[in-house]
Amino acid sequence: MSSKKISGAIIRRLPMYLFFFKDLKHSKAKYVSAIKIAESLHIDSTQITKDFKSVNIKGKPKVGYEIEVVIGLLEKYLGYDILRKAFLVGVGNLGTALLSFTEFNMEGMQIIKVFDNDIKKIGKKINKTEILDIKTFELHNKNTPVDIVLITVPTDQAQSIADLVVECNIKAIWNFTTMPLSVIDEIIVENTCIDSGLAMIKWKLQNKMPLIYKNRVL
Amino acid sequence: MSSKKISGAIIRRLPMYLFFFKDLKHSKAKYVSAIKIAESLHIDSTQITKDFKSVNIKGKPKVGYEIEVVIGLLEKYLGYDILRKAFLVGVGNLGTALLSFTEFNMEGMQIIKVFDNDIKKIGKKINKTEILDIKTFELHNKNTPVDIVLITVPTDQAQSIADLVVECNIKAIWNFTTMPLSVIDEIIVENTCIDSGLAMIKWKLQNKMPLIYKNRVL
DNA sequence: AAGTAATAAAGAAATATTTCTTTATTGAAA
DNA sequence: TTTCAATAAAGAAATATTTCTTTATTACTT
Repeated sequence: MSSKKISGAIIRRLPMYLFFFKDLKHSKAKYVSAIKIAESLHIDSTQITKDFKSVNIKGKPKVGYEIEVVIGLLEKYLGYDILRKAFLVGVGNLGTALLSFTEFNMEGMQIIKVFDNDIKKIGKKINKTEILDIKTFELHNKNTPVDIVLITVPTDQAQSIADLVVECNIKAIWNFTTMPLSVIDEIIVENTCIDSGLAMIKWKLQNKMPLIYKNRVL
Repeated sequence: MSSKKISGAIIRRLPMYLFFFKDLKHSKAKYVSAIKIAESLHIDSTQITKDFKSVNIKGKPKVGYEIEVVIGLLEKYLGYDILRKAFLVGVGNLGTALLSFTEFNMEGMQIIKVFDNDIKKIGKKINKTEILDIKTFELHNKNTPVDIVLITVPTDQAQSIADLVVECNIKAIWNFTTMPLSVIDEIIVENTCIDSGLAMIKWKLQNKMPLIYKNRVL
Protein backbone atom coordinates (compact mmCIF):
# COMPACT_ATOMS: atom_id res chain seq x y z
CA MET A 1 0.00 0.00 0.00
CA SER A 2 2.97 2.24 0.45
CA SER A 3 2.66 4.77 -2.33
CA LYS A 4 6.01 6.32 -1.75
CA LYS A 5 7.18 8.82 -4.19
CA ILE A 6 9.59 7.79 -6.89
CA SER A 7 11.22 10.53 -8.89
CA GLY A 8 12.00 10.49 -12.56
CA ALA A 9 15.65 10.92 -11.75
CA ILE A 10 15.65 7.63 -9.86
CA ILE A 11 13.91 5.74 -12.64
CA ARG A 12 16.50 6.99 -15.10
CA ARG A 13 19.32 5.78 -12.87
CA LEU A 14 17.95 2.28 -12.45
CA PRO A 15 19.05 0.95 -15.87
CA MET A 16 22.57 2.09 -15.05
CA TYR A 17 22.52 0.12 -11.80
CA LEU A 18 21.08 -2.88 -13.59
CA PHE A 19 23.75 -2.83 -16.23
CA PHE A 20 26.43 -2.53 -13.58
CA PHE A 21 25.05 -5.47 -11.63
CA LYS A 22 24.73 -7.61 -14.73
CA ASP A 23 28.30 -6.83 -15.63
CA LEU A 24 29.26 -7.89 -12.11
CA LYS A 25 27.95 -11.36 -12.74
CA HIS A 26 31.17 -12.07 -14.63
CA SER A 27 33.04 -11.67 -11.38
CA LYS A 28 32.48 -14.41 -8.85
CA ALA A 29 31.31 -12.00 -6.16
CA LYS A 30 27.94 -12.65 -4.65
CA TYR A 31 27.55 -9.30 -2.94
CA VAL A 32 28.56 -5.72 -3.64
CA SER A 33 28.46 -2.70 -1.36
CA ALA A 34 27.01 0.70 -2.15
CA ILE A 35 30.48 2.15 -1.70
CA LYS A 36 31.91 -0.06 -4.44
CA ILE A 37 29.07 0.75 -6.77
CA ALA A 38 29.52 4.42 -6.06
CA GLU A 39 33.21 4.25 -6.94
CA SER A 40 32.54 2.64 -10.28
CA LEU A 41 29.60 4.79 -11.19
CA HIS A 42 31.07 8.04 -9.88
CA ILE A 43 28.05 8.91 -7.82
CA ASP A 44 27.49 9.36 -4.13
CA SER A 45 27.09 6.10 -2.23
CA THR A 46 24.21 7.29 -0.10
CA GLN A 47 22.33 8.11 -3.23
CA ILE A 48 22.56 4.48 -4.18
CA THR A 49 21.25 3.20 -0.87
CA LYS A 50 18.48 5.78 -1.04
CA ASP A 51 17.58 4.84 -4.60
CA PHE A 52 17.56 1.16 -3.73
CA LYS A 53 15.53 1.75 -0.63
CA SER A 54 12.93 3.64 -2.58
CA VAL A 55 12.36 0.68 -4.87
CA ASN A 56 12.44 -1.79 -1.98
CA ILE A 57 15.84 -3.27 -2.62
CA LYS A 58 17.37 -4.35 0.66
CA GLY A 59 21.01 -4.71 1.52
CA LYS A 60 22.73 -6.41 4.41
CA PRO A 61 25.02 -4.47 6.74
CA LYS A 62 28.61 -5.61 6.55
CA VAL A 63 27.87 -7.47 3.34
CA GLY A 64 26.20 -5.30 0.75
CA TYR A 65 23.59 -6.05 -1.86
CA GLU A 66 23.13 -9.53 -3.28
CA ILE A 67 23.89 -9.26 -6.95
CA GLU A 68 21.48 -11.83 -8.35
CA VAL A 69 18.66 -10.59 -6.18
CA VAL A 70 19.16 -6.96 -7.13
CA ILE A 71 19.18 -7.84 -10.82
CA GLY A 72 15.89 -9.65 -10.42
CA LEU A 73 14.30 -6.83 -8.45
CA LEU A 74 15.47 -4.12 -10.82
CA GLU A 75 14.24 -6.02 -13.87
CA LYS A 76 10.96 -6.59 -12.14
CA TYR A 77 10.66 -2.96 -11.10
CA LEU A 78 11.49 -1.73 -14.57
CA GLY A 79 8.93 -4.08 -16.02
CA TYR A 80 11.40 -5.88 -18.20
CA ASP A 81 9.31 -9.02 -17.84
CA ILE A 82 6.35 -7.31 -19.43
CA LEU A 83 6.72 -7.22 -23.18
CA ARG A 84 5.44 -4.05 -24.80
CA LYS A 85 4.98 -4.02 -28.54
CA ALA A 86 6.03 -1.02 -30.56
CA PHE A 87 5.97 0.49 -34.01
CA LEU A 88 8.85 2.48 -35.40
CA VAL A 89 8.17 5.27 -37.87
CA GLY A 90 10.93 6.64 -40.06
CA VAL A 91 13.51 4.21 -41.36
CA GLY A 92 16.52 6.49 -41.70
CA ASN A 93 19.88 5.85 -40.17
CA LEU A 94 18.70 6.34 -36.63
CA GLY A 95 15.59 4.25 -37.17
CA THR A 96 17.74 1.47 -38.57
CA ALA A 97 20.10 1.69 -35.62
CA LEU A 98 17.25 1.47 -33.13
CA LEU A 99 15.76 -1.45 -35.01
CA SER A 100 18.91 -3.43 -34.46
CA PHE A 101 19.17 -2.56 -30.79
CA THR A 102 18.88 -6.05 -29.36
CA GLU A 103 18.82 -4.70 -25.82
CA PHE A 104 15.26 -3.51 -26.33
CA ASN A 105 14.00 -7.08 -26.35
CA MET A 106 15.62 -7.82 -23.03
CA GLU A 107 14.17 -4.61 -21.69
CA GLY A 108 10.68 -5.63 -22.64
CA MET A 109 10.04 -3.72 -25.83
CA GLN A 110 9.65 -5.34 -29.20
CA ILE A 111 9.47 -3.32 -32.38
CA ILE A 112 7.08 -5.41 -34.39
CA LYS A 113 6.51 -3.19 -37.41
CA VAL A 114 8.27 -0.30 -39.10
CA PHE A 115 6.81 2.40 -41.33
CA ASP A 116 7.98 5.04 -43.74
CA ASN A 117 6.42 7.32 -46.31
CA ASP A 118 9.20 6.95 -48.87
CA ILE A 119 8.03 4.89 -51.81
CA LYS A 120 11.59 3.83 -52.48
CA LYS A 121 11.79 2.25 -49.03
CA ILE A 122 8.31 0.76 -48.70
CA GLY A 123 8.28 -2.96 -49.37
CA LYS A 124 11.97 -3.35 -48.81
CA LYS A 125 13.24 -5.27 -45.86
CA ILE A 126 15.41 -4.02 -43.09
CA ASN A 127 16.69 -6.59 -40.64
CA LYS A 128 14.10 -9.06 -41.93
CA THR A 129 11.35 -6.55 -41.17
CA GLU A 130 9.37 -5.27 -44.11
CA ILE A 131 9.01 -1.51 -44.32
CA LEU A 132 5.32 -0.67 -44.40
CA ASP A 133 3.50 2.29 -45.87
CA ILE A 134 2.72 4.87 -43.21
CA LYS A 135 -0.77 5.10 -44.72
CA THR A 136 -1.46 1.62 -43.38
CA PHE A 137 -0.42 2.55 -39.85
CA GLU A 138 -3.92 2.72 -38.40
CA LEU A 139 -4.93 -0.57 -39.97
CA HIS A 140 -1.83 -2.32 -38.72
CA ASN A 141 -2.48 -1.02 -35.22
CA LYS A 142 -5.95 -2.51 -35.41
CA ASN A 143 -4.57 -5.89 -36.35
CA THR A 144 -1.62 -5.85 -33.98
CA PRO A 145 -2.08 -3.07 -31.43
CA VAL A 146 0.97 -1.55 -29.82
CA ASP A 147 1.70 0.51 -26.72
CA ILE A 148 4.65 2.52 -27.96
CA VAL A 149 5.58 4.37 -31.14
CA LEU A 150 9.16 5.38 -31.81
CA ILE A 151 9.33 8.47 -33.99
CA THR A 152 12.49 8.84 -36.04
CA VAL A 153 11.16 10.83 -38.97
CA PRO A 154 12.46 14.23 -40.10
CA THR A 155 11.42 16.94 -37.64
CA ASP A 156 8.83 18.50 -39.90
CA GLN A 157 6.90 15.25 -40.07
CA ALA A 158 7.02 14.40 -36.39
CA GLN A 159 3.80 16.16 -35.40
CA SER A 160 1.77 14.36 -38.05
CA ILE A 161 2.93 11.04 -36.68
CA ALA A 162 2.07 12.19 -33.18
CA ASP A 163 -1.43 13.03 -34.42
CA LEU A 164 -1.70 9.54 -35.84
CA VAL A 165 -0.72 8.07 -32.50
CA VAL A 166 -3.41 10.09 -30.74
CA GLU A 167 -6.04 8.99 -33.23
CA CYS A 168 -5.07 5.37 -32.76
CA ASN A 169 -5.24 5.65 -28.99
CA ILE A 170 -1.70 4.41 -28.54
CA LYS A 171 -0.37 5.08 -25.09
CA ALA A 172 3.21 6.22 -25.51
CA ILE A 173 5.49 8.10 -27.89
CA TRP A 174 9.25 7.91 -27.88
CA ASN A 175 10.25 11.01 -29.77
CA PHE A 176 13.77 11.04 -31.18
CA THR A 177 13.27 14.29 -33.06
CA THR A 178 13.97 17.75 -31.71
CA MET A 179 10.41 18.80 -32.46
CA PRO A 180 8.23 19.36 -29.39
CA LEU A 181 5.04 17.38 -29.91
CA SER A 182 1.51 18.42 -29.04
CA VAL A 183 -0.60 15.56 -27.80
CA ILE A 184 -3.40 15.07 -25.30
CA ASP A 185 -2.32 14.72 -21.69
CA GLU A 186 -3.18 11.04 -21.50
CA ILE A 187 -0.35 10.16 -23.84
CA ILE A 188 3.11 9.52 -22.49
CA VAL A 189 5.81 11.37 -24.39
CA GLU A 190 9.48 10.68 -23.88
CA ASN A 191 11.88 12.94 -25.72
CA THR A 192 15.35 11.68 -26.46
CA CYS A 193 17.24 14.70 -27.67
CA ILE A 194 20.77 13.96 -28.70
CA ASP A 195 21.57 17.64 -29.07
CA SER A 196 21.39 18.15 -25.31
CA GLY A 197 24.34 15.87 -24.86
CA LEU A 198 26.45 17.77 -27.33
CA ALA A 199 25.39 21.07 -25.80
CA MET A 200 26.67 19.85 -22.46
CA ILE A 201 29.99 18.69 -23.86
CA LYS A 202 30.60 21.90 -25.73
CA TRP A 203 29.61 23.98 -22.75
CA LYS A 204 32.04 22.14 -20.52
CA LEU A 205 34.79 22.41 -23.11
CA GLN A 206 34.27 26.12 -23.38
CA ASN A 207 34.11 26.68 -19.68
CA LYS A 208 37.13 24.45 -19.18
CA MET A 209 35.95 23.22 -15.81
CA PRO A 210 33.37 20.49 -15.85
CA LEU A 211 30.08 21.41 -14.24
CA ILE A 212 30.24 20.24 -10.69
CA TYR A 213 27.50 19.46 -8.27
CA LYS A 214 29.35 19.17 -5.00
CA ASN A 215 31.88 16.53 -5.93
CA ARG A 216 29.94 14.85 -8.64
CA VAL A 217 30.20 15.65 -12.31
CA LEU A 218 26.83 16.25 -13.89
CA MET B 1 32.89 39.20 -14.52
CA SER B 2 29.58 37.81 -13.35
CA SER B 3 30.27 34.19 -12.65
CA LYS B 4 26.70 33.30 -12.03
CA LYS B 5 25.90 29.71 -11.65
CA ILE B 6 24.45 27.85 -14.58
CA SER B 7 23.04 24.43 -13.94
CA GLY B 8 23.35 21.41 -16.17
CA ALA B 9 19.59 21.26 -16.43
CA ILE B 10 19.54 24.70 -18.03
CA ILE B 11 22.25 23.83 -20.53
CA ARG B 12 20.31 20.78 -21.59
CA ARG B 13 17.18 22.84 -22.15
CA LEU B 14 18.86 25.44 -24.32
CA PRO B 15 18.99 23.34 -27.51
CA MET B 16 15.27 22.80 -27.17
CA TYR B 17 14.68 26.53 -26.98
CA LEU B 18 16.98 27.09 -29.91
CA PHE B 19 15.18 24.57 -32.04
CA PHE B 20 11.85 26.11 -31.13
CA PHE B 21 13.04 29.58 -32.05
CA LYS B 22 14.53 28.42 -35.32
CA ASP B 23 11.27 26.72 -36.19
CA LEU B 24 9.52 29.99 -35.40
CA LYS B 25 11.43 31.73 -38.15
CA HIS B 26 9.02 30.15 -40.63
CA SER B 27 6.25 32.22 -39.09
CA LYS B 28 6.47 35.92 -39.76
CA ALA B 29 6.46 36.81 -36.09
CA LYS B 30 9.33 38.91 -34.84
CA TYR B 31 8.72 38.35 -31.14
CA VAL B 32 7.45 35.56 -28.96
CA SER B 33 6.46 35.63 -25.31
CA ALA B 34 7.56 33.20 -22.63
CA ILE B 35 3.95 32.20 -22.20
CA LYS B 36 3.67 31.12 -25.83
CA ILE B 37 6.92 29.19 -25.63
CA ALA B 38 5.74 27.53 -22.46
CA GLU B 39 2.54 26.39 -24.10
CA SER B 40 4.36 24.78 -26.98
CA LEU B 41 7.08 23.22 -24.91
CA HIS B 42 4.85 22.17 -22.05
CA ILE B 43 7.00 23.73 -19.40
CA ASP B 44 6.44 26.50 -16.91
CA SER B 45 6.73 29.98 -18.39
CA THR B 46 8.71 31.41 -15.50
CA GLN B 47 11.26 28.72 -15.98
CA ILE B 48 11.83 30.04 -19.46
CA THR B 49 12.32 33.62 -18.33
CA LYS B 50 14.62 32.39 -15.58
CA ASP B 51 16.61 30.24 -17.98
CA PHE B 52 16.92 33.09 -20.45
CA LYS B 53 17.87 35.51 -17.73
CA SER B 54 20.62 33.21 -16.55
CA VAL B 55 22.23 33.23 -19.97
CA ASN B 56 21.67 36.97 -20.42
CA ILE B 57 18.87 36.82 -22.90
CA LYS B 58 16.64 39.84 -22.43
CA GLY B 59 13.01 40.21 -23.30
CA LYS B 60 10.77 43.23 -23.55
CA PRO B 61 7.67 43.58 -21.40
CA LYS B 62 4.46 43.55 -23.39
CA VAL B 63 6.35 42.23 -26.42
CA GLY B 64 8.37 39.16 -25.62
CA TYR B 65 11.70 37.91 -26.88
CA GLU B 66 13.03 38.89 -30.28
CA ILE B 67 13.31 35.68 -32.23
CA GLU B 68 16.37 36.46 -34.34
CA VAL B 69 18.25 37.88 -31.40
CA VAL B 70 17.54 34.92 -29.17
CA ILE B 71 18.70 32.49 -31.85
CA GLY B 72 21.96 34.37 -32.14
CA LEU B 73 22.50 34.51 -28.40
CA LEU B 74 21.68 30.85 -27.84
CA GLU B 75 23.99 29.74 -30.63
CA LYS B 76 26.69 31.92 -29.24
CA TYR B 77 26.16 30.68 -25.72
CA LEU B 78 26.16 27.05 -26.80
CA GLY B 79 29.37 27.68 -28.72
CA TYR B 80 27.91 26.61 -32.04
CA ASP B 81 30.24 29.07 -33.71
CA ILE B 82 33.27 27.24 -32.38
CA LEU B 83 33.98 24.14 -34.41
CA ARG B 84 35.19 21.17 -32.38
CA LYS B 85 36.69 18.27 -34.23
CA ALA B 86 35.83 14.74 -33.22
CA PHE B 87 36.64 11.09 -33.84
CA LEU B 88 34.02 8.40 -33.81
CA VAL B 89 34.96 4.90 -32.73
CA GLY B 90 32.75 1.95 -33.60
CA VAL B 91 31.04 1.96 -36.95
CA GLY B 92 27.97 -0.10 -36.17
CA ASN B 93 24.42 1.00 -36.81
CA LEU B 94 24.48 3.71 -34.19
CA GLY B 95 27.89 4.96 -35.28
CA THR B 96 26.66 5.17 -38.83
CA ALA B 97 23.55 7.02 -37.73
CA LEU B 98 25.58 9.56 -35.80
CA LEU B 99 27.94 10.00 -38.69
CA SER B 100 25.08 11.12 -40.88
CA PHE B 101 23.66 13.48 -38.30
CA THR B 102 24.04 16.71 -40.23
CA GLU B 103 22.89 18.76 -37.24
CA PHE B 104 26.24 18.20 -35.57
CA ASN B 105 27.96 20.45 -38.06
CA MET B 106 25.57 23.29 -37.34
CA GLU B 107 26.11 22.70 -33.67
CA GLY B 108 29.84 23.06 -33.98
CA MET B 109 31.07 19.50 -33.99
CA GLN B 110 32.65 17.81 -36.96
CA ILE B 111 33.40 14.11 -37.00
CA ILE B 112 36.56 14.08 -39.05
CA LYS B 113 37.64 10.47 -38.74
CA VAL B 114 36.04 7.16 -37.84
CA PHE B 115 37.64 4.04 -36.46
CA ASP B 116 36.83 0.38 -35.99
CA ASN B 117 38.69 -2.78 -35.09
CA ASP B 118 36.84 -5.01 -37.53
CA ILE B 119 39.09 -5.96 -40.43
CA LYS B 120 36.07 -6.40 -42.64
CA LYS B 121 35.14 -2.76 -42.09
CA ILE B 122 38.56 -1.11 -42.12
CA GLY B 123 39.34 0.52 -45.44
CA LYS B 124 35.72 0.67 -46.50
CA LYS B 125 33.96 3.97 -46.78
CA ILE B 126 30.93 5.11 -44.92
CA ASN B 127 29.40 8.37 -46.03
CA LYS B 128 32.58 9.19 -47.96
CA THR B 129 34.62 8.75 -44.77
CA GLU B 130 37.15 5.93 -44.77
CA ILE B 131 36.99 3.60 -41.80
CA LEU B 132 40.39 3.61 -40.13
CA ASP B 133 42.09 0.95 -38.02
CA ILE B 134 41.68 1.68 -34.31
CA LYS B 135 45.38 0.86 -33.97
CA THR B 136 46.16 4.08 -35.83
CA PHE B 137 44.02 6.19 -33.48
CA GLU B 138 46.92 7.76 -31.60
CA LEU B 139 48.81 8.59 -34.77
CA HIS B 140 45.78 10.16 -36.37
CA ASN B 141 45.20 12.27 -33.29
CA LYS B 142 48.76 13.51 -33.60
CA ASN B 143 48.22 14.55 -37.19
CA THR B 144 44.75 15.98 -36.72
CA PRO B 145 44.05 16.44 -33.01
CA VAL B 146 40.48 16.38 -31.80
CA ASP B 147 38.60 17.53 -28.72
CA ILE B 148 35.86 14.93 -28.62
CA VAL B 149 35.63 11.17 -29.11
CA LEU B 150 32.28 9.51 -29.68
CA ILE B 151 32.28 5.94 -28.43
CA THR B 152 29.81 3.62 -30.13
CA VAL B 153 31.61 0.32 -29.74
CA PRO B 154 30.20 -2.77 -28.00
CA THR B 155 30.05 -2.24 -24.23
CA ASP B 156 32.92 -4.57 -23.44
CA GLN B 157 35.30 -2.53 -25.57
CA ALA B 158 34.27 0.89 -24.33
CA GLN B 159 36.75 1.13 -21.46
CA SER B 160 39.71 0.36 -23.74
CA ILE B 161 38.70 3.24 -25.99
CA ALA B 162 38.35 5.47 -22.95
CA ASP B 163 41.90 4.51 -21.96
CA LEU B 164 43.08 5.47 -25.42
CA VAL B 165 41.40 8.85 -25.08
CA VAL B 166 43.15 9.45 -21.77
CA GLU B 167 46.54 8.51 -23.23
CA CYS B 168 46.02 10.85 -26.14
CA ASN B 169 45.04 13.72 -23.86
CA ILE B 170 41.77 14.28 -25.61
CA LYS B 171 39.41 16.45 -23.62
CA ALA B 172 35.97 14.91 -23.95
CA ILE B 173 34.23 11.59 -24.38
CA TRP B 174 30.71 11.14 -25.60
CA ASN B 175 29.83 7.67 -24.42
CA PHE B 176 26.89 6.02 -26.14
CA THR B 177 27.40 2.70 -24.42
CA THR B 178 25.83 1.64 -21.15
CA MET B 179 29.27 0.94 -19.70
CA PRO B 180 30.37 3.39 -17.00
CA LEU B 181 33.83 4.61 -17.94
CA SER B 182 36.78 5.20 -15.65
CA VAL B 183 38.85 8.20 -16.66
CA ILE B 184 40.85 10.87 -14.91
CA ASP B 185 38.84 13.80 -13.59
CA GLU B 186 40.16 16.22 -16.17
CA ILE B 187 38.29 14.46 -18.92
CA ILE B 188 34.73 15.39 -19.69
CA VAL B 189 32.45 12.40 -20.02
CA GLU B 190 28.93 12.66 -21.33
CA ASN B 191 26.84 9.53 -21.20
CA THR B 192 23.94 9.18 -23.57
CA CYS B 193 22.06 6.17 -22.35
CA ILE B 194 19.11 5.27 -24.48
CA ASP B 195 17.91 2.69 -21.98
CA SER B 196 16.94 5.43 -19.52
CA GLY B 197 14.35 6.67 -21.95
CA LEU B 198 12.77 3.28 -22.34
CA ALA B 199 12.85 2.70 -18.58
CA MET B 200 10.88 5.90 -18.14
CA ILE B 201 8.30 4.98 -20.75
CA LYS B 202 7.78 1.50 -19.37
CA TRP B 203 7.55 2.80 -15.84
CA LYS B 204 4.91 5.32 -16.81
CA LEU B 205 3.01 2.70 -18.76
CA GLN B 206 3.00 0.36 -15.80
CA ASN B 207 2.03 3.01 -13.32
CA LYS B 208 -0.64 4.25 -15.69
CA MET B 209 -0.31 7.83 -14.56
CA PRO B 210 2.59 9.77 -15.98
CA LEU B 211 5.09 10.99 -13.46
CA ILE B 212 4.05 14.46 -12.49
CA TYR B 213 6.08 17.25 -11.03
CA LYS B 214 3.45 19.72 -10.00
CA ASN B 215 1.71 20.21 -13.31
CA ARG B 216 4.56 19.29 -15.58
CA VAL B 217 5.17 15.91 -17.04
CA LEU B 218 8.72 14.79 -16.48
C1' DA C 1 30.43 -14.25 24.29
C1' DA C 2 32.25 -9.71 23.60
C1' DG C 3 34.23 -6.51 20.91
C1' DT C 4 35.17 -4.51 16.44
C1' DA C 5 34.70 -3.07 11.82
C1' DA C 6 31.92 -2.73 7.79
C1' DT C 7 27.95 -1.36 6.00
C1' DA C 8 22.95 -0.40 5.25
C1' DA C 9 19.44 2.54 6.95
C1' DA C 10 17.53 6.47 8.89
C1' DG C 11 17.53 11.18 9.95
C1' DA C 12 19.07 15.86 9.36
C1' DA C 13 20.97 19.35 6.74
C1' DA C 14 22.35 21.53 2.69
C1' DT C 15 21.63 22.60 -1.90
C1' DA C 16 19.29 23.04 -6.19
C1' DT C 17 15.28 23.58 -8.81
C1' DT C 18 10.86 24.82 -9.77
C1' DT C 19 6.78 27.37 -9.03
C1' DC C 20 4.14 31.19 -7.18
C1' DT C 21 3.64 36.12 -6.24
C1' DT C 22 4.65 40.70 -6.76
C1' DT C 23 6.70 44.47 -9.13
C1' DA C 24 8.32 47.12 -12.91
C1' DT C 25 8.37 48.15 -17.69
C1' DT C 26 6.52 48.78 -22.05
C1' DG C 27 3.25 49.70 -25.77
C1' DA C 28 -1.21 50.76 -27.00
C1' DA C 29 -5.72 52.72 -26.31
C1' DA C 30 -8.67 56.16 -24.38
C1' DT D 1 -1.30 62.19 -21.08
C1' DT D 2 -3.37 58.89 -18.51
C1' DT D 3 -4.87 54.51 -18.01
C1' DC D 4 -4.80 49.77 -19.01
C1' DA D 5 -3.18 45.33 -20.21
C1' DA D 6 0.58 42.36 -21.37
C1' DT D 7 4.67 40.77 -20.13
C1' DA D 8 9.52 40.36 -18.40
C1' DA D 9 11.95 40.55 -14.18
C1' DA D 10 12.66 40.06 -9.46
C1' DG D 11 11.70 38.13 -5.15
C1' DA D 12 9.75 34.69 -2.15
C1' DA D 13 8.16 30.28 -1.27
C1' DA D 14 7.68 25.57 -2.10
C1' DT D 15 9.49 21.40 -3.48
C1' DA D 16 12.83 18.05 -4.77
C1' DT D 17 17.31 16.26 -4.63
C1' DT D 18 21.58 15.39 -2.92
C1' DT D 19 24.89 15.06 0.65
C1' DC D 20 26.31 14.74 5.44
C1' DT D 21 25.76 12.66 10.02
C1' DT D 22 24.26 9.40 13.11
C1' DT D 23 22.41 4.99 14.27
C1' DA D 24 21.50 0.16 13.89
C1' DT D 25 22.62 -4.23 12.12
C1' DT D 26 25.44 -7.85 10.77
C1' DA D 27 29.49 -10.80 10.32
C1' DC D 28 33.83 -11.67 11.81
C1' DT D 29 37.63 -11.99 15.20
C1' DT D 30 39.39 -12.67 19.62
